Amino acid sequence: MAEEGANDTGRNKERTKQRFLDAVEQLLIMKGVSALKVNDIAKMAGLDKKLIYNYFGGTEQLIDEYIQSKDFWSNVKGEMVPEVITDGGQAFVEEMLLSQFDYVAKDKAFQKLLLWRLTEQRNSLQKLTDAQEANGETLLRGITDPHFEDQSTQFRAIMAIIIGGTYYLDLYAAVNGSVFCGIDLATDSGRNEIKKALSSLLNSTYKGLKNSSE
Amino acid sequence: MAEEGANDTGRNKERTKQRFLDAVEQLLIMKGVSALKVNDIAKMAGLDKKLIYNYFGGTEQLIDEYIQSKDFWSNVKGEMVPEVITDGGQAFVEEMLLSQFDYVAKDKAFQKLLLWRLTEQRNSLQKLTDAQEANGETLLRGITDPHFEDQSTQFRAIMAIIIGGTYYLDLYAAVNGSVFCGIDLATDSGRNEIKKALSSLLNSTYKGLKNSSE
DNA sequence: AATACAAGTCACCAAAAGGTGACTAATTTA
DNA sequence: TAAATTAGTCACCTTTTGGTGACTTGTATT
Repeated sequence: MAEEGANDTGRNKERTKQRFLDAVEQLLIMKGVSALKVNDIAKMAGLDKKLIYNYFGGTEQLIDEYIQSKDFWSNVKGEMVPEVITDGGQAFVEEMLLSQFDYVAKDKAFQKLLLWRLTEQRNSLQKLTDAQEANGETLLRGITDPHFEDQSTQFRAIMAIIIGGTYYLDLYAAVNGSVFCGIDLATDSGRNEIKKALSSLLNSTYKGLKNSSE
Repeated sequence: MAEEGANDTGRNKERTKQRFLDAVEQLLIMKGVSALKVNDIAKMAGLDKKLIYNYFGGTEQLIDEYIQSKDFWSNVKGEMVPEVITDGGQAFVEEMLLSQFDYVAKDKAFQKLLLWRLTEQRNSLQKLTDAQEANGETLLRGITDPHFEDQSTQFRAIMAIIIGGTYYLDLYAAVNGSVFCGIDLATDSGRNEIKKALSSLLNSTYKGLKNSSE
């Protein structure tokens, strides 16, 4: 058996597989989904494409394995959900929205996956979606549903719009001139306006919905 | 010169060009951007691909011409802006948001263009974006900026989130299992929740922002 | 009807892309 | 260290895709 650890010379199946996965990510980030072809992936990895067939079965399976390797929502998974919540989760949700807005802006690979999900029906992507939905469901059911009671569905609808909005703006900013509704999403001041707006929307939602049910 | 009008037999350059443009739309709707290849377009149009080169110069130009042929925002262009506005445009903006939410859900080609814009840098798409932005700017400057005064930027940021949100949800609904934040975007009741949420967000924005500046 | 020209077809080429059999070379195991 | 195994290379084939020259057919003009 070969020595484990930080050997980066010689022959090594696992390291090679990882290089293909890395190459997929690089290509995805740099050129988008349409650039994920066997020849290009192999070239990017600096290896022979035959190995893609040997190790993964083909490009599709390699891509699926790449997608599955990205467990984006595990790090949010109620990791820092506070012990006691007295505000119906408002502070927590706000923190989540704001950090998500910044996170998506930075993670190019995540952006591409978000976009990919809107473009193509693919099992491994659907799994990501389902995991995200299940994760969100836990938070909603545990924290905000009890708070908003009979208005909980309305709160979810509002969250859907706001979360979708942050995704869209981050995706939009990554490609276009990045001015949307006159807000320049490439600048700090523009992004701060969006953050203020996120907080403001959330705040008035917590005020408004609660008022009408009390 | 050949007779003009509803002849759909015989040889006719303009009609043939139109058939290619229609074929592009069909393929775009049915299979997405990645399916727009010369051979496939020609097959879909039932014509020889040579004509694409003859009439348009190539696939890229044909695609550009298709994109330019879709003048999506001309129909919204303040066509039904009311004469007198006493509510800071709230009713008008609400109507716009709700009808846009439904419109995008129905127009598959529009969805693909929205998505395309997020995927690829392309001049003809950028033109669409610029036109949309210019159109929006007119409305914002003419109607809501005067109303919100020093809060007008904050209002724009909120609109960016809400509009982006409706786009995202419509795009999401078109592909995935269509449940987002527990809201099923494929059902009337789910979509109605979103609409209620849109109205509610807009309403509390008009209340909230105005209060803090008065 | 003869001519001229534009519309449309077809066969063909070249490059890119996917895919594999047969080899070589390193590494492990006996 | 010899045998067996596995990692990795290379040449080659097939299919798909983009692109065009040379042709035929229809249409309008005279």
